[in-house]
Amino acid sequence: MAVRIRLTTAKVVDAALELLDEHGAEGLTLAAVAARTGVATPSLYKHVASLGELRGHVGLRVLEQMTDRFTDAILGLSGDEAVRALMHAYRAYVAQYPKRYSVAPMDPLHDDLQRAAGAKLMEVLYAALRGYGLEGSEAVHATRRLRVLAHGFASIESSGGFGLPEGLDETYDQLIRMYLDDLRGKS
Amino acid sequence: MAVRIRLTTAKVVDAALELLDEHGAEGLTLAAVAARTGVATPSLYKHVASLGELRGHVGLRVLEQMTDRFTDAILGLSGDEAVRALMHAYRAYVAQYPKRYSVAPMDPLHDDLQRAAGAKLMEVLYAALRGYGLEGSEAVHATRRLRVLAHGFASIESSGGFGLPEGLDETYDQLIRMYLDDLRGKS
DNA sequence: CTCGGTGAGCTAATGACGTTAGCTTTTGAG
DNA sequence: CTCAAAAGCTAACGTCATTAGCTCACCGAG
Repeated sequence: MAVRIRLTTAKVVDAALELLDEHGAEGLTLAAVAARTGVATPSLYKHVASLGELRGHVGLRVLEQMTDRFTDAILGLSGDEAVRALMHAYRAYVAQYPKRYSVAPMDPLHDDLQRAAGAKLMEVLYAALRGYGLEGSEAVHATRRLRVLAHGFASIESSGGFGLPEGLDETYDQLIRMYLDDLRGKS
Repeated sequence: MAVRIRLTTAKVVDAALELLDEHGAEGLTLAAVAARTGVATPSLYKHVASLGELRGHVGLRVLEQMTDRFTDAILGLSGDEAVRALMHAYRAYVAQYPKRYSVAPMDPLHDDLQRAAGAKLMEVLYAALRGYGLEGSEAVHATRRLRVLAHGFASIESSGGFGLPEGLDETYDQLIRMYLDDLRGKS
């Protein structure tokens, strides 16, 4: 009665993501992951160093998934179209996977495991702005502003912070317009 | 050896806030609060129904503290000056109490305990925009946009999400300028 | 001043969880 | 075919939150 399950770190993370989606961050427990993967709790330590490390792997997966989505979204687009597509993809991701996003590391560059994925995600945001010919710190500021808008709106929306959902599409459109107008105005 | 401490719910919440500031949200445990207040863990249940309820009280305190700060900040100001003061007060609060802000409820209107405080905080944001003569849904959208900017920036900054802290003041100024320009443009 | 009841504290116990130690058994490389 | 490493297991511990039930300090009524 051993070595029949053929567990891997990837499968453990898969189960963790399911649990996260279904029961939220507090439902992501080693006991629950063990139950789902059909294994005793301590056996998980053969594939993952600790609950904290598992959380790190989960965060990494989320970053990668976001990168994939956003890359697809802006493919073949540039300028305002690219920005709009990116912003909508961002909001859509958070709406589809609110629990995952709430667990996505905000500072991936400070974690060895997540640094590369974080840098790649930043690259995608940066790429969406390529058409504007921004240079040096201008590009840095523009990327930061973009992140502020997308993250700010999506995180408030996904935690129900806007009260009634009425007119949220319009609010988001206004934010995007504001951003684009500003970008045009200072080029 | 009883009734010597004269604990109250307020004192329990005080201790919880200290613990939160010092050790983060995960350090906010009933055992730690009990130790700090000089009481056995189960005794806390005389003042608080559960850990969850204690968290609710803590969140409420944070909302109230934010409301006080922001009210002071915009007192006697109007128009662009009021908006600038509010935005800077928001960022300053999060910078001073990052752990508290991370525990502030994003959806206070959905909690009986926090609804009134949440509404009051919204009123302050709304009041900062009074000078612009916005009506109906225009005011709603403008308030939402303001929140998106302040929360988006402050939450990313406080979790170290911007990488190097270089030029963050400039980024924030740009966001404020962008917001004000937009407000002017559509009035 | 006393006496009784309420309420604020206590100890003991339970169950969930993360984690460690030490074992057994399967598996696959040579 | 052998055997060591990999992957599973059980047992045990410490930390939590929470519940049950006890005790004693305090306050108000007489």
